[in-house]
Amino acid sequence: MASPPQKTYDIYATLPAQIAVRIGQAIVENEFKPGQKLREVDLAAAFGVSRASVREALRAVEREGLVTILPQRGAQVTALSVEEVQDIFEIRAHLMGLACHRLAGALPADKTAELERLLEALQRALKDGDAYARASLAISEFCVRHAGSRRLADLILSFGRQTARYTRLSLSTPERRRQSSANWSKLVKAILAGDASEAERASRQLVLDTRDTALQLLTQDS
Amino acid sequence: MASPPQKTYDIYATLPAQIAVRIGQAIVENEFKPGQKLREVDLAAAFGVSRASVREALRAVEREGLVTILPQRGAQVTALSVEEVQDIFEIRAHLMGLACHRLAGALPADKTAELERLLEALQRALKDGDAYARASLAISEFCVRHAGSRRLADLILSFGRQTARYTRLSLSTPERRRQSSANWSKLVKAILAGDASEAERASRQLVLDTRDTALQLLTQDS
DNA sequence: CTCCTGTACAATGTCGACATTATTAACGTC
DNA sequence: GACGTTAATAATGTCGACATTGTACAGGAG
Repeated sequence: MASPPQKTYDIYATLPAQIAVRIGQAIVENEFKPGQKLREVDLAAAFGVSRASVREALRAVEREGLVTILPQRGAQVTALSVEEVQDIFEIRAHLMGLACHRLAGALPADKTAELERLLEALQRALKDGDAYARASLAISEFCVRHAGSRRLADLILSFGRQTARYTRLSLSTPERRRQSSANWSKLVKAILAGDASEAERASRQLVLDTRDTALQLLTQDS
Repeated sequence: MASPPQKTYDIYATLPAQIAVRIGQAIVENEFKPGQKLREVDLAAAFGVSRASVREALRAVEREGLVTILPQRGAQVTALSVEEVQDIFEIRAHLMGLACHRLAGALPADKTAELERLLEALQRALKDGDAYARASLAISEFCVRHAGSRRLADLILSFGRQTARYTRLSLSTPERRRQSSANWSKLVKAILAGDASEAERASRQLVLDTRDTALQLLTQDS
């Protein structure tokens, strides 16, 4: 049989889920700016659905931390303080360490080629900031999704989306991309070698380096 | 002035938020059993509100991981597999480690007395399983809430609630309560001494010991 | 001119009803 | 008697309307 024995449930089946994805994308891609108010009536009109669907979608996006909903006051795109950005990066660094610790040595043999391919793609994208950010997200997602915990993966990726704009900022210079790429190289090497401790250390460093650069740029700009 | 300058937003202002708390309590206190279906109409009738409010409440409880909602199929109390229970404990152990690492030495001087008081209360509750579980939750919450990150605290407590029944199970024997109490004693000592590394290690061990016992009881029972 | 107050407006909160989909049970066939 | 099919039922999905609360502006007192 080609179809799996257990029925698959399409997460995107309901209308609010689809709306939530679109709202989330708009925020991550900086189309909706931090602090911007998101009125239910406007969104309902824009997407051609009722307010109830938009309402449920906004709650879903709130769960990802991308919007903040205040009672009687509506939703707005989450505006993080510098301290909160630092906090999120630090939590993500620890969770990423746990994920890569688990991943090291546990990666199925038929998946090692893909990991190496993703690393090569990353190194080929060194000269383009946007392309590098996408490649970095791709290899991150691969590692996290193969660490054996759906829960942990969702958590890490959610934190990643909340600080996506700052990660992009951090990867805007060639030097930083080279540093990031070198970190990834060390991490992949440790994973393939089955060195869990080194994988944990390297993955943490990877995220913390990104945090440091982003914070440096943030504090000197504004 | 007695009133604070900035307005406080009551999280429990809206109806769905109140309903969500009551549903969550019922699940954590094992009033609603794992796997049990939670029908919107039933809950709406039981709480005397409309289905829309119950719906939003269920989404909020889903965010805590206490219920699982499947499209077109409704909500049911989350039933965790043994692997998932292990997973959650392990993630919580790491996050708890991070929180206590931050807490060590950073605890305000006027809060040390309260921490010592909570530890003493824990030790006085050694002979009663339920009382010990409550005291354990109280000191956990204190530590986590003073670690400087609302986000991290919510995350840890959420995972704690998801596995509350297994923690209670693990603390059902006097020997285990003595072991737990000894772990807490070491942790508090490290926190007050400002030894961040030891606080991180001890807090992880605390959670992992609970996990090991719970898993042992789970696998031998069923 | 500034500040307070009250009113009009616009947003979210809550509800009941209809549409659509899953579930169950009855029925007929092999 | 067991299995597949179909119809009845009961659940969730979606919507529009009303109630309630926050917000902004105009007006007047100091």
